[in-house]
Amino acid sequence: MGKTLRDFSKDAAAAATLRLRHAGLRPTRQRVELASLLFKSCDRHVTAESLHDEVTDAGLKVSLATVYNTLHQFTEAGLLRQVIVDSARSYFDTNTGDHQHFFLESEGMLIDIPGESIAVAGVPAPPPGLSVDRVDVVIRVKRA
Amino acid sequence: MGKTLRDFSKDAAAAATLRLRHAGLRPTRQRVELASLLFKSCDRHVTAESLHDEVTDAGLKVSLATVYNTLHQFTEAGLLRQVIVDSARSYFDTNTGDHQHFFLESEGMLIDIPGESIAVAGVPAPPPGLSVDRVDVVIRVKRA
DNA sequence: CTCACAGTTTAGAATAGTTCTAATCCCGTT
DNA sequence: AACGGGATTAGAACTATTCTAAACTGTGAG
Repeated sequence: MGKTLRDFSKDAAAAATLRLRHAGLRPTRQRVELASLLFKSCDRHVTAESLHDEVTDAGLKVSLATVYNTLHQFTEAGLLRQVIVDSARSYFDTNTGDHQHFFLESEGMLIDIPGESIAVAGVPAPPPGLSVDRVDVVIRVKRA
Repeated sequence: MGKTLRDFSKDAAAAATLRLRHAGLRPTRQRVELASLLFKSCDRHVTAESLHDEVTDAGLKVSLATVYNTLHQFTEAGLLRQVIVDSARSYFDTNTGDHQHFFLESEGMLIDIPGESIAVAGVPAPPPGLSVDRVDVVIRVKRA
C-alpha cells in the first residue's frame, strides 16, 4: 500500500514539528507550515517575500510579518543562515553548514558551493581587539 | 613661503576637478566638493549618510539626493567601488583596486585587506552559461 | 477535559534607506 | 551675455523591514 499525498504532507508536518521542538520553538501552525516548505528539499534559498508567496500559493495563510519573524527565529535557532549578497534584500539559506555561494545578481539567484572545495588563504590577523567571526566568499557571476 | 590652508583646499579642488574631467564627469560645485572629501585621504569607506553628514559638517550644502547620485556616478565611472556587506546600507570604497575587507558589523566599520595577501583557491567553474564577474571575500569580525 | 497564561500571530502603522519627479539651476559653448 | 542640456534639489514616493497593540492559540496545571 503506497502513501497518499496527504500522508506525505503529514510526514512533512510531523518532521517539521520535531525539528521545531528540538530547536526549542513552539510548533505553531504557521511555523510548521513554513518549516515544511523550507526543509522539504535541500539547499533552498529564500527571501521573506519569496517564502511568503510560496506559502500563499500553497493555499495557506501566514502574514508577511510572521514570515519575517519566523525567518529570524529560525536563524537564531540555527535552522537557517542569513546570506548577505544584496544591499536591498535578505536571503536565507537552509544549508547551515560551511559553504559559500555563487550569486547571479540579475536574477537574485544563489547557488551553493561546498565548503570543502573553497579555501581562503592568507587572511591577515584581524586588528587588535577583534576576532574573526566568519569568512564569507561570494562569487558574483553574470550571464554568458 | 608655505601655503595657506586655503591653498590646500584649492589644490584639493583642482585635483578633484581634474579627476572628474578625466572620468568624463562635469565638475560641478557639488561633485568637486564631494570628490575633494572622498579622495583627500586614501582607502575611505563611506555610506551616503556619512558622506552627507561630512559635507554638511564642512559647511557645504549638498542635498542627500545628490550624494546618492554622485556616489553612483562615481562608481559607474570607476572612481569608487561599492561594497556589499550589510543588507541595510550601501558602502562605497575609494580603493577600487583588488582587495578584500574585514567588516565589524556592530560599528559599521570596514577595513581593507590588500588583494595580494588573500588567495581564494578551489573555486569551481560556474554553472554553464555563467561567468565569474568578481570574487568578494568578507571577513566578519567582532570585538574581543 | 478545560482553563489560563505566556508566547504567537496579525493588520496596519511606522521606519530606514534609497529612488523618483519635475521644477530650478548652472557649466560650457557660442 | 545667452542658450541648451546636464545637474541639483526638495519633497514625495517606494521598498524592504520592523514595530505595535490587540486578538489568538499551544501547553501544562488542575
